[in-house]
Amino acid sequence: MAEVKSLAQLPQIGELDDSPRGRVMRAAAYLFRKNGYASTTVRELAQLVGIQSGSLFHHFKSKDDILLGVMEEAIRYNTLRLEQAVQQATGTQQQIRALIRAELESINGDTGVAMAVLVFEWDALSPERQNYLLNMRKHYEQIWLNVLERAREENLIIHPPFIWRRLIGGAISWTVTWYKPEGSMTLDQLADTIMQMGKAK
Amino acid sequence: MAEVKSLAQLPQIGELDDSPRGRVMRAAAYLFRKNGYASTTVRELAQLVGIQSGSLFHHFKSKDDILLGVMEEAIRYNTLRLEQAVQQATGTQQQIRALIRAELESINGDTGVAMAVLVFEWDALSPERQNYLLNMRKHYEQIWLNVLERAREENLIIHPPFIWRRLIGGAISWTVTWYKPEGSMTLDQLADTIMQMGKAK
Amino acid sequence: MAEVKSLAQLPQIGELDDSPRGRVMRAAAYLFRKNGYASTTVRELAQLVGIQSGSLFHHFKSKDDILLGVMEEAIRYNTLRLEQAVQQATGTQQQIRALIRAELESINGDTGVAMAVLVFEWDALSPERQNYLLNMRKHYEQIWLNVLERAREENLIIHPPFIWRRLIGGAISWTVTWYKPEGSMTLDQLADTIMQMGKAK
Amino acid sequence: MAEVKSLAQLPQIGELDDSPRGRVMRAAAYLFRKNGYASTTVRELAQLVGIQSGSLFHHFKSKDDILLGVMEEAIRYNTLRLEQAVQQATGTQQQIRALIRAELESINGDTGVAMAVLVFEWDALSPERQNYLLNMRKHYEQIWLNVLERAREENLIIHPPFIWRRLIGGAISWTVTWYKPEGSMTLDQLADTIMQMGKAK
DNA sequence: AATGAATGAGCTTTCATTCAT
DNA sequence: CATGAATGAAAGCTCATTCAT
Repeated sequence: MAEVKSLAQLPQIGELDDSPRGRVMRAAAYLFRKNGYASTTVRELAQLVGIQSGSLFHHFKSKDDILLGVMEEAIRYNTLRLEQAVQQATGTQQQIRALIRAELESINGDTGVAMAVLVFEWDALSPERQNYLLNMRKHYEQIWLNVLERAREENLIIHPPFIWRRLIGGAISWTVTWYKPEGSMTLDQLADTIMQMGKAK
Repeated sequence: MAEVKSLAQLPQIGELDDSPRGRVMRAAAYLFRKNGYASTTVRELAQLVGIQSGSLFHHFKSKDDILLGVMEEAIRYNTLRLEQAVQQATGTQQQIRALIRAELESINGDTGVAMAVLVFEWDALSPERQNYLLNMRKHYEQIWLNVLERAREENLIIHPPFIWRRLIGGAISWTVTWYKPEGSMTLDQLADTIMQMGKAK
Repeated sequence: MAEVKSLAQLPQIGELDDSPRGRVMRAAAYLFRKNGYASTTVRELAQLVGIQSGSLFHHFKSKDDILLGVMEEAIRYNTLRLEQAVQQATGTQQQIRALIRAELESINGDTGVAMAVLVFEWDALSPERQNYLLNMRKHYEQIWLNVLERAREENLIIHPPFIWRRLIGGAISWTVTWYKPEGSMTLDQLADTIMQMGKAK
Repeated sequence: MAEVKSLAQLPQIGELDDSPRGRVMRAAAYLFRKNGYASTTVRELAQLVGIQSGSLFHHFKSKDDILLGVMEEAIRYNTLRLEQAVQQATGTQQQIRALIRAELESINGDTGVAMAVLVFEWDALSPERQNYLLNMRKHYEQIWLNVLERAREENLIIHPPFIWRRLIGGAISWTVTWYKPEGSMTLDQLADTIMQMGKAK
């Protein structure tokens, strides 16, 4: 990960606008991912945004709130993406393929940093906030499970949807640790490979 | 994860002995996993070990060194475990099964906390130390790849070993986020399920 | 002291009008008394007045100026009250009684909060401003001393006026810490008691 | 009040020893009195003590705790002083005189700064801590009231002890604002004057 | 006049590390 | 080896004040 010195080099996260809040979240996602939440200082963050550290607290009540904001946005936007994926695909098999592809995009595309923060900094949240996000994630997971239940009935998969989802989800999530978009494999090829692993034999 | 108040309640990590160093690493693995490396204070750690914070520095030069120690031990011990798994299994298929089972044990058994620290606190390490550990991990990964190359030749798997390993590895690693030993699924059943996903169809 | 949430619940201070300046001073007296000058934030103050914090600075150049304003008004108004007390009473004895009664009113009546601020937040003022107010207070004290000099000549009191004034003044000022208007003692009875203590025996 | 630059120039408070805690409290009493609790910074305090600001927190858990410590000590030591005053005087009249003299000493002598802090920074305490100290003060006031009850029975005073104590207490406390030991009046003379004001006529 | 975002200095507190005992 | 007081840099956060709108 190359050193980033200005906000302009950072990708948008989902559809975060260019408001101060949006800029802060963009920079925060990057830094929380690179150095960890606890090791990122508000001064560092402010500098990347291009404001004074005190000004951060006009937009967020606390550093904690910034973390929550990033995670919330990651879930919110990617839930939307998942819903669209299901809607635009026809047939259960195609829908599973679309979900895998969409989640790969979430993790390795523009929202990747934010998703990584969601996973790696989960324990930095207070239990109350974990609960709050857990409820948001339930909705996200339900989209998967709805499709997988159908796939199970159609014998497209042979394992219980819950287990299937956990294992395939793990394989997808883990790509964050090794997949390089500039490598020889496209996300589509990767999606196909994962798809095949998940299929009933 | 229930609150732990005394060292005695913490499992051994691999074969760490009961020396001061061993006790510190055991407590550190637990705390680094529960609260994160940056958020764990040396006072907290010392208290769990049952010594004064100043005394920690007789056994480790710095807090960083403790983290490195935990990670090193996790890799060292689990590399051993992996080697034994291969040796004790006969036939490529059985060896793959043994590797999966062994890695599930690493992640969800006694060394689980240390492995989680290895994954989740990776970025807390300096680049030099990351490199140092990366070399140790290479050896670990080579054990996998040796078996998988053979499996590829025997048409037991259809994907390139490298990709296969990444995806299956992800599914295995991810179990740390959801698998509960006290649930209805055993590690052996889980290993079988993963095995099946990885097989050529 | 019950929590006050709106300006309307606050008593007028002396004859402060309902101008923005007047409203700010009224709210400031209340907050400076309740939480101390240093611990009162301009935001808090602005909120109680019902404006934005930035707008305060259209009426007062600084937070310091607000404190000065409150204190000035407390002295100004109560000096007036003292003068009227002397004028309306006939005979030295009656005048002393009237002064005691008037000062009790200052401290426990509508201007009580402002007077308390004058006493308790004195050290929050810069030396220059302390000096400025000291000059105003001199005039106030002179009203007392003029009457007491006469009382001394008429043998109504036996101690030097300066000492007498300090001790009786202390007894009166101190009532701020314990006197409750809703209790069983009226300010008139209290004035009589103090009067008797001050009299020659 | 002349600028104080070194701890050595500050009087002992009661019998506070020369431990770090004692030194911190001595310096704190001085600064809290001179600039107010809220306006005194821990850096300032540490500098006067001659240690680093971080070191303060080895001896007190928070700035609040230092304030509480100072106040507690003021009450504790002066309660002792009051008890001794009563014990060493014979006859109700002499005991009252001794109490007045002792309290003047509390306020204008070595513990004067701490007593002033107790009065002027009372509102800086949390309600719980106010309550805690209020209980300590009750004991202190009871010493006064016990003697005054007897004085009332012996017709040495004509007002209810409670009111008498409040007024005389006010006169005594107020001396903090004007009495100068280097002036022409001794504390003994002052005690006599107050005594005479309190007597039945 | 009023707003409210932005400032930037300064606040209390934390904490890894040192070192005399 | 162990202690624990002391360090001092740095953390998150506050807040009086300014100023473009």
